[in-house]
Amino acid sequence: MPVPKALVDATHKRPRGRPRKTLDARDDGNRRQALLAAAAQLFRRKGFSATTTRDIAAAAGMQSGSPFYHFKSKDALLYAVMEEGMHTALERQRSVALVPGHAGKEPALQLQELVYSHFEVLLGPGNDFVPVMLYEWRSLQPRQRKSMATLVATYESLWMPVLSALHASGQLRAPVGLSRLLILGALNWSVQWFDEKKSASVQDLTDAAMALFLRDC
Amino acid sequence: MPVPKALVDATHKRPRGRPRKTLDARDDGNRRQALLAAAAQLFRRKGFSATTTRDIAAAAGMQSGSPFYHFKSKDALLYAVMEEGMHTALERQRSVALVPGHAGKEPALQLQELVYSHFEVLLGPGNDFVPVMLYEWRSLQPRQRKSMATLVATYESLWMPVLSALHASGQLRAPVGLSRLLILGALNWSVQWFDEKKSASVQDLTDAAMALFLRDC
DNA sequence: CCTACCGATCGGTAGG
DNA sequence: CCTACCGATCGGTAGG
Repeated sequence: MPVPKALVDATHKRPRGRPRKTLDARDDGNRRQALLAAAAQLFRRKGFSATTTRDIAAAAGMQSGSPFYHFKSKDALLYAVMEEGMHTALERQRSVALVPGHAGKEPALQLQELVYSHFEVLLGPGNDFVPVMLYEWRSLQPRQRKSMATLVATYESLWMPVLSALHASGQLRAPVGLSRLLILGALNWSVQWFDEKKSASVQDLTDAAMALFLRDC
Repeated sequence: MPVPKALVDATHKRPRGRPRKTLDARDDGNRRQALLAAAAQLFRRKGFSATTTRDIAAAAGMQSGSPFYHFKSKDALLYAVMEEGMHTALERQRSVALVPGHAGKEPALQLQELVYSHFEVLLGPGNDFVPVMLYEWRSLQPRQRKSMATLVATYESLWMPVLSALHASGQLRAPVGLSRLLILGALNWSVQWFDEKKSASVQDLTDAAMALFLRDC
């Protein structure tokens, strides 16, 4: 698969100013973030293994060896992308699930908020980090995989009490554990087919999901 | 990621007999099928790009150049794996959906049969072909992708009349188009977490999915 | 289907 | 963060 030339801006010039003498560039985080964003986009489009560190460097306007100044290895870059994705997801989730009034709302409304923010994190513009996390597990080393699994378990744990309440009230008929797996699967798969240019919005998706999963809401 | 040594059976000896003089080995299809099975398993476990043609050759008991006697390229091997997966899926689907009495059954029962056979094709033992198809789209060339899309569209088209009937009867509340995408997503994601050694069976999954998606059945 | 091999590319590093 | 480079590996091929 050819690499789109547009990713490499040949006319780009790095800032000409000499680095401040007191500190080298390590502390500004600017270039590191550029590498992360480039890596997320490329890992998502081509997969981890098919993406070269040279692709990433070029997309961030660097030379081929420079990513290794910021990251110890290609693996470490992948892990950093996923970690950033999970931190975004956890923050967004907390912003809806841990606000004071939330636990008092109807369970169906709580689920709707979880579903909506999940779609947003998955499908929002520039959110390549979470899709990479979902679809590149294989490429992680065992230690990294365990570490990511912890973050994911934290994220998923907030769904359980909501689903249990819905099951108790009869609005959710399927077993709670399998429901969680099937529901999250339905949502996660949307990264394969969602097209922001087409008709359905994140709100449309949320409404459809709620109508599909719950008896009434 | 290290390649498990167990895949390469160092003590394996190819049959010593000289090839029949009238035809070379091209016609028996035996070695070709061994390559396909090995490729499916490795593509699934490590991904297309991280799998080398040498991995595949070794897993099939061949030397490194030999896969190219059977397949023009690594790409062609991937496509052949996916094609076999889709043919399996289409056959299985036809065996439940196109039998004489099927169209007369209740729509909920028709859906249940579709869901069950979908899970079977996805999760059955040795069925690495379909998961590779689902998760390696990126690695196909545009022409191959279009060709696969046709097969997938054929497969999915059988779901639409069933979902429409369920929508009309009120058993499925969400819009039919989005329902199809969300339902198939929920099923397809199961390849990420299903473990045949653990409790839930394909029948359990089918029951849970039906309870999750339909109002009553 | 094997042997022997090629050209290209890749992750990573030393030294500045 | 760049330059220059290395060792290893990879998809694929010629000739049998």
